[in-house]
Amino acid sequence: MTFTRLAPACLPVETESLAVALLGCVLVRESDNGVAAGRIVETEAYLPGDPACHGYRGKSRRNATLFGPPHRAYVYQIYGTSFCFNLSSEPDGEGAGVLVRALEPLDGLDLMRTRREAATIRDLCRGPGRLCRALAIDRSFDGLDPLTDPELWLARTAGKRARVGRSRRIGVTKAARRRLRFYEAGNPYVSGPARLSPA
DNA sequence: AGGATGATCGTCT
DNA sequence: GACGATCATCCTC
Repeated sequence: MTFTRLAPACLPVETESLAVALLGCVLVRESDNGVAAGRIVETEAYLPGDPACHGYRGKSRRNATLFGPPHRAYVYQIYGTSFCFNLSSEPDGEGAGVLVRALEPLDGLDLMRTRREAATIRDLCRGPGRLCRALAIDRSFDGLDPLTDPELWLARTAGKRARVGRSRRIGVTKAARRRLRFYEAGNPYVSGPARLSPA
């Protein structure tokens, strides 16, 4: 299976637009063990001035990537056990980003399955921590540029354009009512509610 | 130096 | 649906 890199400067900088634009794009992971790739089917926006955003309380060691240029990988560890993969958004100086919550596995399913132990196909990349494990993404990937990086990069949309559903974000305690989660409606690889709900 | 917190996951009922 | 594991990070003393 071959994938074509996203063209430079084709992604929006504004956070919510980026969260929608990423749906359908392919995340490709190349390593010595082989290739693993999946179609992005679920994202969440974390906006400037948003209490749920890691950038809300200013720049720190962990979140510095959010405050750099847009479209860099922001990877952090949560609950001691899982990593979450994000793309920074907004111009240099603003601390915002988009969380990738689920992939539809496309390539390297055996490799993903090895990394994920007992997971079923459906659960390989269904959830932000699971997809990081399936693609072997950890904190050492923080700050890389997925438009040029050889190990972790973004490819053009696979298949038809997504019908986009929208809902509240999952798992957040602050600003819980804001509807900033976006997903491909009806796709069984989405990690939460996947019905088409009014935007 | 110590305590609270958390954008999760797997397991259990 | 509920619960506990587990630890980097940040905040306060």
